[in-house]
Amino acid sequence: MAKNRVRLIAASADLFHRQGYASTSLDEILTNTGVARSNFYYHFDSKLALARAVARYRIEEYEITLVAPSLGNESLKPRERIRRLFELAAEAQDPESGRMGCPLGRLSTDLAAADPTIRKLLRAYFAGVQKRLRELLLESEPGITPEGADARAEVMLCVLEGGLLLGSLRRAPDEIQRAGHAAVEMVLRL
Amino acid sequence: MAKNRVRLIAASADLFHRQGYASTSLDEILTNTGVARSNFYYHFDSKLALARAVARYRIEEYEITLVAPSLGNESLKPRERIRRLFELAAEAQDPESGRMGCPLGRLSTDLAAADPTIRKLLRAYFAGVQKRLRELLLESEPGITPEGADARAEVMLCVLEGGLLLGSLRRAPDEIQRAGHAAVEMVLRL
DNA sequence: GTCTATAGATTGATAGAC
DNA sequence: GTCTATCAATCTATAGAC
Repeated sequence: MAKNRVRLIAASADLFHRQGYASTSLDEILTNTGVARSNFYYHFDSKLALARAVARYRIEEYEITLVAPSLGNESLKPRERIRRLFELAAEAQDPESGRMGCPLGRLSTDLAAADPTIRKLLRAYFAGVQKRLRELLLESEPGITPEGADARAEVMLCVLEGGLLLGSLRRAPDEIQRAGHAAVEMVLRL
Repeated sequence: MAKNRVRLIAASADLFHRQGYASTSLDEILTNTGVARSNFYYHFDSKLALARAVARYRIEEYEITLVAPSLGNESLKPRERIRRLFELAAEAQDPESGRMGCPLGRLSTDLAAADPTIRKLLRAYFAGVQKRLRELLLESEPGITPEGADARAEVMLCVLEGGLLLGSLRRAPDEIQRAGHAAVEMVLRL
């Protein structure tokens, strides 16, 4: 059954988000999924190989649940799409369950230095989001230069990731949403 | 000798920055400092107690080496001080040695959820930097409202932290510096 | 593809002498 | 304040049967 493989990835993605890669043991993953130790090693060469699969899974998931419904939402105007991205990201914050900050941001700090594969995967993903932001800006702001749009897209991405990082220090979701809202409006005015 | 205590903190601060808290073992810290195992436990109750000391140490260090020479530099004009903060932060990035991203940002993702003391320490520090940024904005931009200055200061901090996080995915320091420079100019224009 | 059992190393922390 | 010696638990990974 390759269903175990999917279960392992999904459970690990959540545990890595809440506790980090290094402080999540194989034991914990195994108990959470009900998968036997040796079956894990049938599906993955190592814990690091699992992390690579988790990174790919998260990127795909984020594409579907976050980027597509916001930046890719053709029923919204360009600026509204960007606003929606920040809203969705802020709404996902949940101090109660420990799911704070950006899962991909956490994977970055946890594993980018240790594994080149993961680093490139994440770098490419963020570059992709930046590109989509740039295109929306080119579309919505008449007279903007491609360089200007790219620089603004980069700043937007930094505000998003930095906001989620600093937001995880506060345990108030509504405050994070309010701050996120203020931040987009500010950056949209750039 | 309380000199061992300082050595332990300094070495751990560096190791935590490069590898993270969880993947740095006591053994590694002990070997790096030449301090005996039991002497460590004379100075600190636990590994987590060491981390709290590291957080305080980093905050103090950042105040002296980063914030004071930039935001606190009275020989510079307000806007120049803010530029200097971003410059200093970007210059400190060093992929060669593995010292990438913001050490305090890393402590946040590593330990904010696990330890309330550290979370409050870091939250207060970032709030302090935001306050200094706000005051500089109030000083340099005539007619700005206190609320507007605060919101802009918050965005600046997000750009700084987010930029360092995303910058650690690229292994090119000069590219990070260039991006940092572009980002401040952009945010100063807000 | 899945299981039980276990190896072999490493972990954070303690005991007790000096 | 500092040392050596060591504990008990936990870690990742493997062996070998089904």
